[in-house]
Amino acid sequence: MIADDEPDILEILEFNLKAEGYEVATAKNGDQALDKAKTFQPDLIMLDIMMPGKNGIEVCNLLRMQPAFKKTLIIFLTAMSDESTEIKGLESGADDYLTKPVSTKVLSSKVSALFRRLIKESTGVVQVGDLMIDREKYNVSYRGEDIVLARKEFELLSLLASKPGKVFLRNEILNQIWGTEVIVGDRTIDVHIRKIRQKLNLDCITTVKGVGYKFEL
Amino acid sequence: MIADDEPDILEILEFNLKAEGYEVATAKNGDQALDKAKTFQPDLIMLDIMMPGKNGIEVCNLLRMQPAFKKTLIIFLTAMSDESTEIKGLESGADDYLTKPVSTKVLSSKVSALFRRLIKESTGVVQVGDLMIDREKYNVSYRGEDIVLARKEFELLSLLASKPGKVFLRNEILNQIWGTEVIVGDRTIDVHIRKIRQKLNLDCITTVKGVGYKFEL
DNA sequence: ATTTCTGCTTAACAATTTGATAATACTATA
DNA sequence: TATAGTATTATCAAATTGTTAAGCAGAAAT
Repeated sequence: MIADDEPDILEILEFNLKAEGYEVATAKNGDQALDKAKTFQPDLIMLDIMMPGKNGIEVCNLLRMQPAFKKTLIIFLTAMSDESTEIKGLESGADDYLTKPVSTKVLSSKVSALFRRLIKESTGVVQVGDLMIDREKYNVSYRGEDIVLARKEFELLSLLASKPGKVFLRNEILNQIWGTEVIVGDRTIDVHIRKIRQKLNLDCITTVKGVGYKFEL
Repeated sequence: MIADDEPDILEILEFNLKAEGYEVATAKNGDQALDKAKTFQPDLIMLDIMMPGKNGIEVCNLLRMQPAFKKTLIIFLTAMSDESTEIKGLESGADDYLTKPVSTKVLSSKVSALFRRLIKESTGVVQVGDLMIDREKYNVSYRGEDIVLARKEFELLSLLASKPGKVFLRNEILNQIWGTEVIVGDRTIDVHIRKIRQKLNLDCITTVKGVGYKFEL
């Protein structure tokens, strides 16, 4: 979710993030941001610091008070000039900050880095039904039986299973697993998905045509 | 011991760790950290990477040069954003890293995990199934029969066996056994692994391609 | 001092696994 | 039925690891 009072910036950021495969909500000011955050439940919130009404820092503080947003990633958008507010921002519980004007590259690299981190940190062991994914042991087992996956396959499954039910766009998958620099063809994902399906021999990865893939038992 | 230039963070970490029953010392910057480490002789040191004066990585390197701190646990504290320093941190001989803001849960789980490891390593005997590894006597036996391993082989096996099932990355192995200063070729680990496999004549070390090795009986 | 032995590292090559792609077949939907 | 999007398969290059033998340095023995 992006909150900024300048429509232009809102639009640019939204456009770029959507192009990368993220689902984006926007807010025009602090109060709207607080509202929308509750219904939209974003994974990451970008807050402009200078906004009419509640400013970004205030919004951040209010969000962090609520348990639901304790772990939500928060990035501040600051005007180039003042470093002091930037520091205040970080102290008030933000995870990072971006200075405007934001370059497309910086934007996507920061965002994807944050998401990668989020996923990496999320519990070493993921369990969905009878399926266990252990990041530390680097193995997958179904009903106690081990399934050997190659690295990319493991990472892909592990990504999808990290949020069961969520549809991961192809772009999102590319960013998370291949990073923003490596470029691979369109069919590569399909092939890996296929191998996972084959090895798991379970109907747990659903294709959402024109959108992406989701994991569900 | 915690070293961070931001008083708030220092306070939060100190509070939480004390609440868990740890004895805590603090330092405001790199130099103070070096000083206090000598007198306080901490079991674990948490170093902020971004500090005025000597940064965390420098402090870590200086500490690791001294024999007294070869085995001290070191954790880096990094700002969420930059992944590159995190990697540098792990390569420069840290045992783990934490990203700020640090959640209480993550903090205590990481710290206790590291201490567990420390304890395991200090208590001489590791036993996995019929395999016994005695660090003090420096010998390995399988079903009562002694197996003679060279020092590096022993250290390697003993590292892998310290966490059965966990995959140790090649870098992790290099850091733990060779340290950060020595640089050895790529095949060195393989050769030692091979010798261990040969001598043990047991199928207990699994290769996880592109990742590392793990020990499992 | 010289030789012998041992352990560690490396180089060179073999073997294996992996990931990416192209080509082709399939399938849902307008 | 076109068409866009996805599945499948085979294939190849690249990455990664396994294996062997040889060199070297230091310790131990002569």
